[in-house]
Amino acid sequence: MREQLTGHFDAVLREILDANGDEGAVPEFALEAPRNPDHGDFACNAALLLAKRLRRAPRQIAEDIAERLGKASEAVERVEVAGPGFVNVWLAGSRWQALLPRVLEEGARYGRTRAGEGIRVQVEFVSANPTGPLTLGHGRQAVLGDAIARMLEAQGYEVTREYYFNDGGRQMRVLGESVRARYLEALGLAAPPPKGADADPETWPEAVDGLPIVFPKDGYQGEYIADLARDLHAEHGDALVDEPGDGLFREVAQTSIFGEIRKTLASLGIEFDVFSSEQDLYTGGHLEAVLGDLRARDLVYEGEGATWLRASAFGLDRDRVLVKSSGEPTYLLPDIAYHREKFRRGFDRVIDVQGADHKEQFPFVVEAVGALECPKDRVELVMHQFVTLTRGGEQVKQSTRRASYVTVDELLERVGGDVFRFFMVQRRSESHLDFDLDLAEDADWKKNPAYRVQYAHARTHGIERKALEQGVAMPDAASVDASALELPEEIEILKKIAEFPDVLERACATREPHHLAYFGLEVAGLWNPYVQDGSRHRVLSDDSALTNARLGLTLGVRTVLANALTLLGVSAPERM
RNA sequence: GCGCCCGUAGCUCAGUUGGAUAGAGCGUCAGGUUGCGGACCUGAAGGUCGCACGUUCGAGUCGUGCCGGGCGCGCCA
Repeated sequence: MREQLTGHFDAVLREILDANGDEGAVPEFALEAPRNPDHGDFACNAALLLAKRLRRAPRQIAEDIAERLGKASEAVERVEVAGPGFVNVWLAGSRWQALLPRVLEEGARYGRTRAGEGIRVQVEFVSANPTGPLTLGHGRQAVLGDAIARMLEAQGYEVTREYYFNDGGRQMRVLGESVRARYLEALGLAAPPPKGADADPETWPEAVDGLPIVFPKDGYQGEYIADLARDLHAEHGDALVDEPGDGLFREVAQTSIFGEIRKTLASLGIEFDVFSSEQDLYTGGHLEAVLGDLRARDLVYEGEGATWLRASAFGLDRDRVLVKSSGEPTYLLPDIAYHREKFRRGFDRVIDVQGADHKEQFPFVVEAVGALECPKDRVELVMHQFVTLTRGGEQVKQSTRRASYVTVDELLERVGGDVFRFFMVQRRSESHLDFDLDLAEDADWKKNPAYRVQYAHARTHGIERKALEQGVAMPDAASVDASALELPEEIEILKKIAEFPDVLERACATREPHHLAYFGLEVAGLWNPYVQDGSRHRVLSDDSALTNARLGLTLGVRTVLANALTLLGVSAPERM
C-alpha cells in the first residue's frame, strides 16, 4: 500500500521538477504514518525538502503536489496541505478493509519477505565458555541472538546459528584444577579455600590444619564444581589422586558443564547449527597460518618475549599480544583465525552478538581479518548491555567471583521460557536491562507484559470457540468481507495490522527485535479493550455481515500476534 | 585520564533515515460498576526529553562542550 503511494509521489515530484526545468534526482522524501490520525493515513515532507531547491514557499509546492496527486490515484480519498508544508493523504476507507483477506490468505507468511534469499548469514551468539552455568547476561544474549536469527529467516536469509567456545587456553585448565582441588578435599587430602571475610585469595594461607590449599586462586567456586568432584569420587574412589587437573578432571568438567548449558538452551527452545571450538583451530593449523599471513604483511613483531599484532598500523590505539612469552596464544589470535574461517566458509554476512565487555576487542579482530583480504565491512557487532535483577524493589547483587549469581536455569524455573524470552528481548539491546522479577512472576495479564500479549492472542481463540459453540463459521480469505468494519477503533486495529510488515523489516534491518515486542504490546493494547468492551461492539451478533467482518478482524489480530510472538520465540497459546 | 553505551512522566521504558500537539504499561487521583473467575470500565493529572551552545524551515533524534550512571582500557576470556 505504501509502495504504491510512494510511486505516485515519485511520479508527481518528477513532473514538478520537470516543469521547473530541474533535471536533478527526486529527493529522498519521507512517507510515513503520522502519530496523529488527524494528519491523515500518510504524510509526506517532500515539499519541505524542495523549498530551497525550487526557491518557492513550501506550502505553495505542497499545494502543487496535492493537486497533481489527487488526479494520479483512485486509492487516495483526500489530500490536504497542512502545517509548514506537509502533504497529508487519506486513503479510501475500503483500502484498510481490503487488507484483511490478504492477511488471512498469507497467515503465518504475512510480513515475511524474500529479501534475503540466497544470502548466507551467520549469527554467532552465547559463545560462553563451558566453565559454569549460563548467567543472565548469556540468557539475554541467547534470546537476542535467536530472535535476530528468526527475523533474518523470516526475510528469506539462510541463517546459521553458531556457538564458539574457547577450550584451548588457561581458563579450562583452571576449571580442571578447581575440580581436582574439590576432589582432593572430598578425600580429606586438601583444605577448602577460606570463605567470608578471608575470601580474598591474596591473603589465603598455604595450608589449613596441616592440609594444603590446592584450590586455584582464580578457581571456580560454584557448587557445581564440588558436585562434579563428588561424582568423580563416588565413581573412582581415590584412584585419581595423581591425575593432573588438566586431564580427566578438565574433560569431565567440560563435558558435563557443556551438557548443562545445552540443556538450558534447549529449554529456551534454542538450537545451534554449529559449535566451533578453539581447539579445532589449533589442530587445523589455522593459528600458524594466520600468524604467518599477518607476518608477511609486516603486521606482527616480537617484543618482550611475546609476539605482537601491530594494531597501531590500523589506527587503533595500541598493539596487542598474539602469542604470550610462554608460547601460548592469547584469545585474540584464535579469534582472528576463527573470523577468517567464517568468510572462508562462504558466509556473505557475519553477525557477532556480544556483551558490552567484549566490545573493546572487536575492532582488533575486524581490522586483522580485513588486512587478510576478508571483506571486513560484512562483519557486524550487535552489542548488548548487562542485566540486573530487581526483586522487591531492590537490586539482587550478582557476584561472579563468589559464584553467587542467579542463573538462567533458576530464573526459567520461576517464570518459564515465554516470560523469560519476552522480558529479555523487550529492551533495546544497548540499554541496560532491569529484569523485574516481581513483575515477571506476576500472573496478572493486565500487568505482566508477556501475558498481556499472549492473552490477547488466546482471546482470539476464545472468540472462535464461542463462535463454534453458536454454530457460526469462521471466515477465511475468500469469504471474509471487512466492509462492515466502520468504527474508529476497528479501523485503528486494521491500520496496526497493516504496519506489521514494516515493523518486521525495520526490526530485522536494525537487528532490534524489541520493536516486535512493542508491536505486540500495541496490538494487545488495542485488542484487549476492544474485546473487553462487549457492550458496545460484540464480535458475535445477530448481524451476520458484521459478525463475519469482526471474526475476520479477530483472525487478523491473531495472525499478527502469532507471527510477532513466534519471531521472538515466545509461544502463542490458544487458551490461558 | 582515554574509549564506548546510557540519561525521556513518580517507576520500568518506547519514540520509524531530523517532522506537526513527545507516547505505553505500572503507580497515583477522581468517578462508575460490584456479576462468576488470578484478571471490571471510563476519565484525569503528571515533562525545561540531564545542562548549554551550535547546525536548519524544523532537534528527544545530528555536532561540540560540560554534568551524572554503567562498561572497558592485561602476556584474562
